[in-house]
Amino acid sequence: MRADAQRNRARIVKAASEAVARDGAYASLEEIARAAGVGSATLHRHFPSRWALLEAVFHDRVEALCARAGELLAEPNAHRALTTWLCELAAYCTTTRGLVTALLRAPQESESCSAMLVAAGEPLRCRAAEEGLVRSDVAMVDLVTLVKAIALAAESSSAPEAERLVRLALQGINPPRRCL
Amino acid sequence: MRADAQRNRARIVKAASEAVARDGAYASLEEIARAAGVGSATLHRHFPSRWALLEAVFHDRVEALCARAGELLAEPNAHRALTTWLCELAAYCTTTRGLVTALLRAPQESESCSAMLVAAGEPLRCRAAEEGLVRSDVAMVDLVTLVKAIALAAESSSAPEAERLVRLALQGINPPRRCL
DNA sequence: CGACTATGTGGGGTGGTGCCCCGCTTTCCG
DNA sequence: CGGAAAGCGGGGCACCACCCCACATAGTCG
Repeated sequence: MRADAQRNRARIVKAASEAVARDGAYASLEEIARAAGVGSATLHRHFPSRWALLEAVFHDRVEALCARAGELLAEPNAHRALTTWLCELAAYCTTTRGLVTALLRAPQESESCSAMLVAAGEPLRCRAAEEGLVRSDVAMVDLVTLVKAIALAAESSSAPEAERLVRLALQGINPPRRCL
Repeated sequence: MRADAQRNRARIVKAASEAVARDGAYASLEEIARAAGVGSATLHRHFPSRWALLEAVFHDRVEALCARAGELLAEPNAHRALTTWLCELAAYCTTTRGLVTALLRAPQESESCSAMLVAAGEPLRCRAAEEGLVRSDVAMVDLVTLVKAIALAAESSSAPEAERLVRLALQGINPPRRCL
């Protein structure tokens, strides 16, 4: 890849990052190209679809979330580690404009971002399941889907509201049993 | 309201219903107006926003779902009645193109459709909570939001997948306790 | 029954979008 | 240092939502 192409790509991602943070996942691509100082054709050549661009924009942040999952493996309580990570994921999704939309739509084009999250969370789920703290028939992809869904629905609400709903979904609606 | 205005309104809703079923919630308004045999200005006068139109399109189906909630009050098992209704709601949302999108976006403009569902489900939740079958700190609006969220996330998947996720969220991820 | 008025209509215009073709510039490598 | 290939962006296309305004029609009152 030529040097100027790399430079342009970086400028596009930077401009897109700012535009998406301000206007959401459906920010104008033309405006992004203008802000980056490139022609719209260049943007379309680097990123064939809007989702390809969003994936590039959020790649670093998703990697950070994956790293966080690794950290949480040190947490002694496996159940708490899993729920904490899922709640943090939800909080991140609701506070970062456009992230959820990108995560939910991107899989159709390329699974990388969603797949990264599922792969990163799997050790947490696995450990909790082995210790009998989580039903073994629950797949990590289910949990990530659940969190993404809640984050999307709560995008207009507050972040705490999203966390509350995630905890509700993880605990279920049945009243807690006395005998533990 | 003049007779021809009523007739035009009905034709627009009918055309919109077919277009949305075919193309989803973001079907072209121009095309809908063309199919209805009216000018685009007429469509925009009757429905100031896309969501107003979608609400008119789905009004009858939402009413049918509300009526179904009334029927389920006759089910002896209160917990089962509630979960059944929520699953049916999810199934309906995933099979009816554009419904979820309309439900999730419309509240910002007018709460009628979402509010109707919450109001219709409340007796079911209330009865289950009184019998101690459902945590009392769970609000009906939470459950409807949860189902809408899952339906949206599973729109690209199958309807059974949506139902599975709804049941998962309602039961929680903890393994079932032996002592019941 | 006929005319008058308000209500409803739709063609056409505007500004904006995503996407693409094609002649031109820049970079890199031999 | 020269040429081929890779990259660039202006301009064009089709489409969109939305709005303005001259015109037609429905409902009402004399």
